Amino acid sequence: MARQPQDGKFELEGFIPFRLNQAAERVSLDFAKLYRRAYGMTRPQWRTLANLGQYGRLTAREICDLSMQHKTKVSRAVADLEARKWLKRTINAEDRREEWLELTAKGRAVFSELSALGQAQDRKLRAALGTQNAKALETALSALENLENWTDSSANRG
Amino acid sequence: MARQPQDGKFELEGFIPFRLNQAAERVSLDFAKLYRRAYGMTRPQWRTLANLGQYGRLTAREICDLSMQHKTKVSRAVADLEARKWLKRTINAEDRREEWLELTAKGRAVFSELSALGQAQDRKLRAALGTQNAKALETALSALENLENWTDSSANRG
DNA sequence: CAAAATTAGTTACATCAGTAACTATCCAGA
DNA sequence: TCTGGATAGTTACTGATGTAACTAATTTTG
Repeated sequence: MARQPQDGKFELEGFIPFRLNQAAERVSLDFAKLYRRAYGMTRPQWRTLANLGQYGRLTAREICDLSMQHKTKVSRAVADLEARKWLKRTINAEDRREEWLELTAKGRAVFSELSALGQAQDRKLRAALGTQNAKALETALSALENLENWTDSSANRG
Repeated sequence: MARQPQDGKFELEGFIPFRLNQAAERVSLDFAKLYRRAYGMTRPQWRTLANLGQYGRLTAREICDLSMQHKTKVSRAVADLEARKWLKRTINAEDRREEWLELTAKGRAVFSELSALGQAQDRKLRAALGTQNAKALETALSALENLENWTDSSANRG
């Protein structure tokens, strides 16, 4: 490393979008290894499990909205989790297009274990950052979350 | 949305790793659409192009290190960019395992256009965040970039 | 200087992803 | 009530990805 850019016109390292991605990748890779190694889960599977664990009964569409995942990802994740018997589906009698998704006892147990590990990671990260920086980051993330239409792009809800 | 968690034990939205990822995904999706629509480029292709545009002549391994991408990604990206005649390879006579990669005039032109768009996006994001939040975010990102061994995971350099 | 280990880069294979097309259900309006 | 359009969810197809195995060149070591 320690390379110098050719000229001052463009510096990848100065771009917030670039740096944000590098940081996120670095941080999330770590937890991904955890649930992959421990349970052979993919990211969509973890995120689906996490949302159900956190919010209780949801439809697939609600999980899409909450987790900003494409509906095919959620569809496949749900099928996988069902095959593991970590969730059960119930067709909604009042609208038979949709089905309620709920974790089983086994699913809740897995969620419980993984979320404890997630909390540990979060604490470790905060400790490594220090209180000041953690607070600054949270402030910035809040600002990012509240951005609306800062460009003309759209959401991911299929 | 506007859903309430089931209990106070676990709140995905409070986790820095989770929020960091959401924010990064949201921000990068936007620029990804740009180079995808304009040139049909993938993310590894853009990042390879950007590094060559920024640093000049590099080997594939150096691009891996700089961009934290897996070597197969870089290998394929280089092959694609070469097929478009956006870069040329030259075997290093002093170590014939490696090859120097350099953008062609056409490649530099594409880089120039895309980096201008990237800069515009960066400015738009900063404007949307406001000076205060942008500064806070940069501080936090610096802190994240300087974290070493905050867990036992390793890098991505194949 | 020859054998073993290392390194740069590519590729086969299996998995994962998104687009678009599909089924089934519901709803709105004539 | 029937027809057109919208919505929930699944799947076929195609492209992208990582692991591991591979080739080829270099360095290390005895």
